[in-house]
This record gives sequence, C-alpha cells and structure tokens, in this order.
Amino acid sequence: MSIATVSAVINQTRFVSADAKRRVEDAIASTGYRPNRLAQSLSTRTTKTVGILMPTILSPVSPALLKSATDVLRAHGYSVLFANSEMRSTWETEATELMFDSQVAGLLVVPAGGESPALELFRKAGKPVVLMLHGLKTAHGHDVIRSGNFKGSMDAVTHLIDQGCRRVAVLALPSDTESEEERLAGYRAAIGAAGLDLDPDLVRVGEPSESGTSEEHGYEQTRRLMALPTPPDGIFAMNQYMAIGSLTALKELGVRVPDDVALVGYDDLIWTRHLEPPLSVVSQQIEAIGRIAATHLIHRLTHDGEPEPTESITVDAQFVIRASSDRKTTTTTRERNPT
Amino acid sequence: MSIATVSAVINQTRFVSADAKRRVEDAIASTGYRPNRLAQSLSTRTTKTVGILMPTILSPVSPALLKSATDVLRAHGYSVLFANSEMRSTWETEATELMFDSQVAGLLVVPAGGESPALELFRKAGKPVVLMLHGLKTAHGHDVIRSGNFKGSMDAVTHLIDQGCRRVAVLALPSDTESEEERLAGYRAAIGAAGLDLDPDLVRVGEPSESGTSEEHGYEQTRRLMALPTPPDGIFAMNQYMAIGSLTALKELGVRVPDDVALVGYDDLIWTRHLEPPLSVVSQQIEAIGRIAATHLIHRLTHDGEPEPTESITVDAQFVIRASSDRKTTTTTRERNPT
DNA sequence: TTGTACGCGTTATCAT
DNA sequence: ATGATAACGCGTACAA
Repeated sequence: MSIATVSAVINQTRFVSADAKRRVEDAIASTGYRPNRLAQSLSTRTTKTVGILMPTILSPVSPALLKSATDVLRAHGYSVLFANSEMRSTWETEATELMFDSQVAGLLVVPAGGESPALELFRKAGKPVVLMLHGLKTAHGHDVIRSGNFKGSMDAVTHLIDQGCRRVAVLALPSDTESEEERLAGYRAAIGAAGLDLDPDLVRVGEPSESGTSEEHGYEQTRRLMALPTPPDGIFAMNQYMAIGSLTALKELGVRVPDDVALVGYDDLIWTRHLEPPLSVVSQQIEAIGRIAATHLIHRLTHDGEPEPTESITVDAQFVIRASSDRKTTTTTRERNPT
Repeated sequence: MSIATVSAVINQTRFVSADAKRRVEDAIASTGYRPNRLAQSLSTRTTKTVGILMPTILSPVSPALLKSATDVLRAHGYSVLFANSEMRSTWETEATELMFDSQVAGLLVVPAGGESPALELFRKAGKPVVLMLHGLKTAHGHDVIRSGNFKGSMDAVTHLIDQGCRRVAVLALPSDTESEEERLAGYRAAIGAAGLDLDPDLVRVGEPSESGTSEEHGYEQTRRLMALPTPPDGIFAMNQYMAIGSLTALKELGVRVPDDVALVGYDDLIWTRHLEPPLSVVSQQIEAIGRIAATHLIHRLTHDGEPEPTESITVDAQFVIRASSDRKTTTTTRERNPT
C-alpha cells in the first residue's frame, strides 16, 4: 500500500482492489490517521474556506447575519475564517490581507464605510467577494446584497404621515455608509411625495464630535426636538438604540405615544415588542441577506470560469406596525409575533 | 537573489546585504508578491490560527464572547476559524474535526452539553483546548473558564429572600450543561440557608417535550405558578427570555411587581433596563470570560513544552438590583448604567 | 553574504 | 490495479 493507494481510497479517485482497500482502511483506523487540509490545499491550489469580515459583531444585526451565512457555508462544506474589524480601517485591511494570504476561496464582507483597498487583492486574483448590507462608495466590481434602506425608510415615514403626522423628525447617526444616506433619502422622498415641508430643524444627524452612545443621542435630540417652537408630531429613529433613547425622553416629558408623537424605529429586535408602547419598526431581513450572500458566493465559487456580470440584489425590509405609531386601533389587540 | 534570500529578507531570519535587500523589496513591490500562509504553515508545522466553536451564535451572550475572544487573538496575531454547531452534536463533531484537520493551534469551545468525543483528537495531539462558560460532564483534562453560576444564582435568591420573599419560585430550562444544574443548586442553597421550605411546586423545569420558546415557557409557567393555592411571592428566571415571558404574564394577571411578586432574571442585556419595571439580573461577565479564555489559550500555545496542570477559573457574576425586585426604595431613583 | 537542496503532507501524472 | 515521483510554496540546514 503506497502513498498513492492511500490517497486513492480516501478520495475514491481511482479503483482500488478490495484487498488493498481493506488494508488501508485498517491502517487508518489503527493509526488514527487524518489528512492534513493544509497540504491538500497546497497541492490542489484550492481551499474550502471563505472569510467573513464585519465591522463589529456587537450590533444587533451581526449575529443573525453571521449565523445565516455560516449555516449555508457549512452545508456546502466550507469553513469560515472570521474577523471583526471594530470599525477600524487598519484592522479591516489587515484582516482582509490575512484572509487573502490564507488562501480563502472568497470573501463575505460588511463594509465599514470608508475605502477598502485590500479588496483589490481579491479582484486581481479573480476571487469572488460579496458585500452585505450595503456597497462601497468607491470600489465597485463586487456583488452586493443590499438591504432596502430607501424603500424601508420611505415606507416608515409615509406610514407616519398616514397616521396624521405633519411634522416628522428623523434621528440619524453620522456614517459614511450608503445605508444612512439611503435612509435619509427615503425620508426626504416620503416628505416630498406627501407635499409636506422639509424642515431642516427636524433632521437630527449626530455630529461626529458629540461622542456618546446612540441611545444618548436619541435621548438628547428628542429633548431638543420637543423644545422647538413647533415640535414634531412624529419621529423616525434610524436605529433601535436611538429609538429607545427617544422613547425614554418622550416619557419623561409626559408626551403621549403615539397620540402626541408617533414613533418608529429600525430593526425588529426581540425586545421591541416588550417596550411600552411596543415599537413599530422597519424590519431588515437580515437572515435572508446572509443566506443569499453566502449562496451567491458559493455560486461564484463553483461556476468559476464563467465571468457573469456583478449583481446587486436588494432585499426589501418589512414594515411592522405596533402601538408606538398606530393611532387607529386600540392598544391591546395587535400582532404579537410577526415573521 | 535566490529563494533563500527572499525568505530571509521577509522574515529577517539572517543578514542580507543592503543591495540584495533592496532588489528583493523592489521585486516584491512590483510583483505584488504575498507569502502563502498555507505553505508557511506546512513548512513550519505550526499555524497562527485557533478555532472558536459555539453551540449557537444567536444567544444573547455569544456575540460578546466571540468579540472579546477574537479581539485578544487578533492582538496576538492569530486568525480564527469560526463555527457554530446549532446545538447538534453531529455538527459539533464535524466542526471540531474540520478544525483539527485544518491544523488549528488550539481551540476555544462553548460546550453544547452532551459528549464531545472529537476533543480527544486535541488531547492526543497535545493541542490546548479551553472551555468557556462551563465544563463538560464527561471529558476532563481541559482548562475551563466558568461563569459563577452557583454563587450568582444564590445571590439572586438570597436577595429575593432579603426583600421579604418567602416562597421563591424558579424558572429553569431543561439542559444537560453544568450551568443549569449549578444555578439550580444555588437556588436550593439559598432557600436552605434561609431555613425556608423547598417546595417542589415552585421549581419549574421545562419539559423537553413541551416545545416552544423560552419566552412562552416563562409565560406559561408563571400563569401556572400564580394559580397555585399559595402562589409565589418571588420568581427567579434563569434566563432573560423566560423573565420577559414571566413579566408579561404577571402584568396580564394584574400582579404588582415587585410588591406582590419580585422578579429577577439572568444576563444583563441592553434592554433589561427599559422594561417596566426595569429588571434585576444576575449579570454574567461575558467579556471577561472570553478575554481570559483567549489569553489562557495563548499562554498554553506559547509555553508549549511546560505541562502545567489544567486550570479551572471561575468568573463571578454580578448581581444588579433594579426595580423589579427592589421593595425598599422608590421606583424612580435607580442606577441607569451599571458596569 | 548568498545560493542549493531537502522536507512539510498532499494530489496527480506517469509508468509498470 | 498500484507504485514511484514531481509538483504545491515555503523554511532552513548546509555548502560555497
């Protein structure tokens, strides 16, 4: 039983006599032999490993994204090299390079916002990269599975207007990602479509200088909004922490929600139903995005030679109405478990 | 400039003339050459990669654990191969084997509960494995960074008793991990230490047969508890979802919290402060556990030859008092941001 | 100071 | 049907 025979019986790459096969299998069993994946990869010049890179795992959507993507990848026999860049471009670059040098077959990335020069390595090497949640302003040429930010945001604000709101404020965070801009654009579009005035005072984008958490930002800005000569009658918070801060402020001020001010947040986290009142939200379909991204990457991986054009898929967000913005029905009868 | 020279200038493994050095660097720059980590590892017989294995990333503590561990690892130049087993022992075994075959230097694992035979591979190979959150009932011989379940649980129940509770119920989930048992033991110890009766009716461990979410289980069991001839005046929920379900049930029943029934949950998630009333919790120090586990693994990795005995470190949980169990002070003045 | 050549554990191409 | 043997891309001992 030579090396070649052993390789043959393991990979069933050619016919092996029943006798030899048995002897090899016995040897494997008694030795506890296990093939070295590194050597396999070096020899075959391919790995069954893909990299997943995120700007932060401590965001409410990251775990779901990671889970759905890894589940698909595992089902197809891929391992995943994981890294979180903590929003630092330096670390993002290092991680990208490290993954490239580790010969990952492809990459799944949630762009942090700025540039991502290291992705060029993959482009030049012809290795597929799939962007998740939003694309990059600069570097194109990669597939991207987006979240429907514009439409989701527009739906939310339109809903507020339908509820009778005439002065809808928006709480945003400074960010250089496409997502924030798209959400703001959706807000403006809804205001415009309804023929309402776009009051700059009602657009509260956090200054990068004012440090503090999203929650504090939502809290602080809401207090300022309510101190306006003509305060808003609707608030759209572009992430859930700002929504919480906003809600806290509104309660402290004795403002009734949704009657005086209707409130809508972003991302349907488990606990949004348990706030008082339960929060209406734009619900991003995170699991779908992760699943589609991974599936897409695998498709690119398995159909290598064929140079299909890069695709941009948008997964629509769903608007979930709860008590915080619903002025028509009573507070008690509402859906308990949206899906 | 031979292969050896190139290797020398890259790894600074021996002296290279300024001239040769420049020529090599120029070549690298113009070629865009990047060392193949697989080949490096194959040659050196060592990798700077460790595996992280979890039963599920969609638990409230997993992201923090993953983040703190990866941060430490990255800081020390390690890559991480990630896998989540979804609680399935088959997948857990496969993932463990895959990581072993990928020549990871060591492993960070949150045991799923049952056996973990694949860890034997690491033992035999002399590769370090550090268990997180809890150990395995069977296979010993690995370091484990535990969470102080017994003490955390005992503190919580003792607190409830201090608040005047005489019939403290406990909501638990069936699980074959050490953690659940330790928490139950802590509950019993507190009851015993206070000289109170241990009423079996007050211990509600979910049957594996009754499927449904933790939240539903907490809801359902709380309704049954309150229907008892002499209902409890305190409830300790061993995870946060059960606590939410319990709270929902209590509110529906018109039970005052904490006056009629004091409630304590587990794990200090971001939103526990925003429930009404804010929830008292046993706060596991997840970040510390992840950080310590990673640091410990790296220590084992770098001090290879020295066969130190396996260690078992326990990180105490902190008890955070909020309105849901605090009968002494008013509801308004309480800490807003524990750390 | 630098180049040659062998080995790491596989796969794959030849022969046999 | 199976056994040598050359890659794969690197580190490194040894020679020059």
